[in-house]
Amino acid sequence: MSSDIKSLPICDTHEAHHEIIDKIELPDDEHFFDLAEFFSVMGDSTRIKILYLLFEGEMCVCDISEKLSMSMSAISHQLRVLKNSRLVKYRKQGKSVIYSLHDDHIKTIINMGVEHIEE
Amino acid sequence: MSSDIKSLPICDTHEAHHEIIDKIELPDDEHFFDLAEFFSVMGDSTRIKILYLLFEGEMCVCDISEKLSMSMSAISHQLRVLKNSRLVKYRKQGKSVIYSLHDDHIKTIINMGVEHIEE
DNA sequence: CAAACAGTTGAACAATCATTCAATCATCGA
DNA sequence: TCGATGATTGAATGATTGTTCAACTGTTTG
Repeated sequence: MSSDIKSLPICDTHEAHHEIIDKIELPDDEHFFDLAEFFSVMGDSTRIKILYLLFEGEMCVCDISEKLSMSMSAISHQLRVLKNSRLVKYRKQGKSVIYSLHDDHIKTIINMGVEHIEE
Repeated sequence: MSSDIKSLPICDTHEAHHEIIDKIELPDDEHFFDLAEFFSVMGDSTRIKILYLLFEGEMCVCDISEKLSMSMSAISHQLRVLKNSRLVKYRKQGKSVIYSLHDDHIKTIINMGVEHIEE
């Protein structure tokens, strides 16, 4: 009887290591998915630039667009991503939509990234 | 004479806002690129899982592969990304390559991400 | 030396994503 | 109400990316 179930390459040896990894309990996949999604949102130059700008205070789409030399459409698309991840919030004022940082500890997270790349 | 130079939509008004955004000085593009790249590396479920495993201690590729039920090739590819961003380091021991966290403050950064998604 | 094993690498493919473009919505002033 | 302006949206496109597959390297053991 041939073993046609060839799923994954499994180490034959490593009995000692098994004693270690079998004890480890990982969170469920949803946890990792959410976490990866959060970091992905910050994994884009344009979005990081927008957050940097909002460090200085609230700003409308038009201002961000002009400061970054990018189309309002592109900025709006990215602001939606940032909004969905609760990194920015907004308020409406006449024709303008004014965005600001949702939370102040976002600056802290980014600064930790800066520390890492500069070390 | 028609203006065929249509580069970007610029706000005609917003004179007041100009006084604000013109004062802001952003770092150069390379800074944002590096920063976004760093967060991108952590923006993947598999890579986050690997880092979680390495929280518990050093581990060889085979162990990670088995614990995450993924091929050694896939893990190896991701370890290379993590290695290039100095998130993990490795040492060779016989046939095995044993990986560990490059730095301990990586755990801190991930925990800040956890805080954000759980709030 | 040869076979087995741990790991790496490059090409290929599917999936995801950022920007552009055009159309649309909402608000204000004339 | 009509035109202008700030902003959003959806489709399309080009680029990037994660995994698979196959071939390969290096090390150990028989």
